[in-house]
Amino acid sequence: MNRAGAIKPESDQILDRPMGDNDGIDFEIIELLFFAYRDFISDPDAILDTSGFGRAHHRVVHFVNREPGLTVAALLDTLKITKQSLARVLKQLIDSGYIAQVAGPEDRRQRRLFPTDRGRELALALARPQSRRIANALEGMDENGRTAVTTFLSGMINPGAHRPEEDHSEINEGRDQ
Amino acid sequence: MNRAGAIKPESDQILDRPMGDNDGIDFEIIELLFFAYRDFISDPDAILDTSGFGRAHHRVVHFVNREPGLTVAALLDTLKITKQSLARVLKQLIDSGYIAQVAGPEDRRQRRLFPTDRGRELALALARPQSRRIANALEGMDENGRTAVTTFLSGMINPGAHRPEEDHSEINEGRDQ
DNA sequence: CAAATATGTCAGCTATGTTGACATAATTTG
DNA sequence: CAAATTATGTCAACATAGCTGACATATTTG
Repeated sequence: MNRAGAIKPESDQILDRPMGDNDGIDFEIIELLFFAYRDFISDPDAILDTSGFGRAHHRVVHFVNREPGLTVAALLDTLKITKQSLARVLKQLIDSGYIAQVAGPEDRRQRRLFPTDRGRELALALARPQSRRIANALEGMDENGRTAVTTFLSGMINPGAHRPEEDHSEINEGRDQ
Repeated sequence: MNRAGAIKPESDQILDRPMGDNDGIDFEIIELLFFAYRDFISDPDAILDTSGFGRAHHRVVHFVNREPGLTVAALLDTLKITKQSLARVLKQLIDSGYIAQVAGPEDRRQRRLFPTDRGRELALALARPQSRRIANALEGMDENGRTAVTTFLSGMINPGAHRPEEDHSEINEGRDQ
């Protein structure tokens, strides 16, 4: 390779027409989702930089605050990560007093997770700018429009997905290793 | 600490009421966005696992296909990552024949990026399931509803953001290091 | 009691981002 | 033209957040 990379095309088939418009693919919404999510997540990122936490902590703090007393297994299922991956961030959050563990009242093997005051405050601080951004994007939209937005977003989610306040009944399947 | 972590609450202030409903924060859409994006990105992830590529490659292949001939600087600006971070994945994509570089016709310092046939095919293969998911989520929605969705997503994006086919004129500001 | 379950933990690996420093070629400017 | 700036590449070191595999401990269940 030359010093600054290949200069000439390697006589490969090079395409210079933009992708899109031709095929029946919705590139517009694909990209809107990419940019929307990127900016949506950047709000809390800025706050997290201050606290020394990252996105992983954000998610944990969020869901523990949304469903206090949820088990580690339920949290893993929501986040779709492994317990080893969760362990690091959870330990940090517990050690710094944002989340507390309590042995399950029925099943004492469980560690039920609760937010502390601090944890609640952090979760709210992180949610606030995101909610503001959402309110701004919904501004001037009528009820039909808002319904369309939530219908669309719900329709993007996998049917069997485990979301809070849903199917708590089924037996565990996978991802726990 | 005990072998399996703290068992009893450290007499900290523990909260057992779910967050939400109380404050004026839109937790519903916050979570819908999280789950929607998580599942939206999982479709191409499965394909990428096969090719040995990751999400970073996906983004590069996507934008190069959407705007063939874009410069490295423009790509960095779109992705909002550093050139060192881009370098790794871009090199892999070039070495394996998905993307080709051509010296800029006007400014020969530039390396304009083009997809090869292979690169075009990969980008289409990755976009197809995402587009299918979107079509599914929009199904049965009238024109007003669809407009509401794109209006909402556009409204979530930072105003000054650099998106393809937009402001090519301004001078560089930051992120290049 | 034995097996299964919920959780924790150690060790090592990968992907993708970061900063800092420096190099080269080409363009622009004084 | 020489100097400065620009576009890009590259080396090195590091951080975060995932992953797999293996094993330990406490508790519940059959």
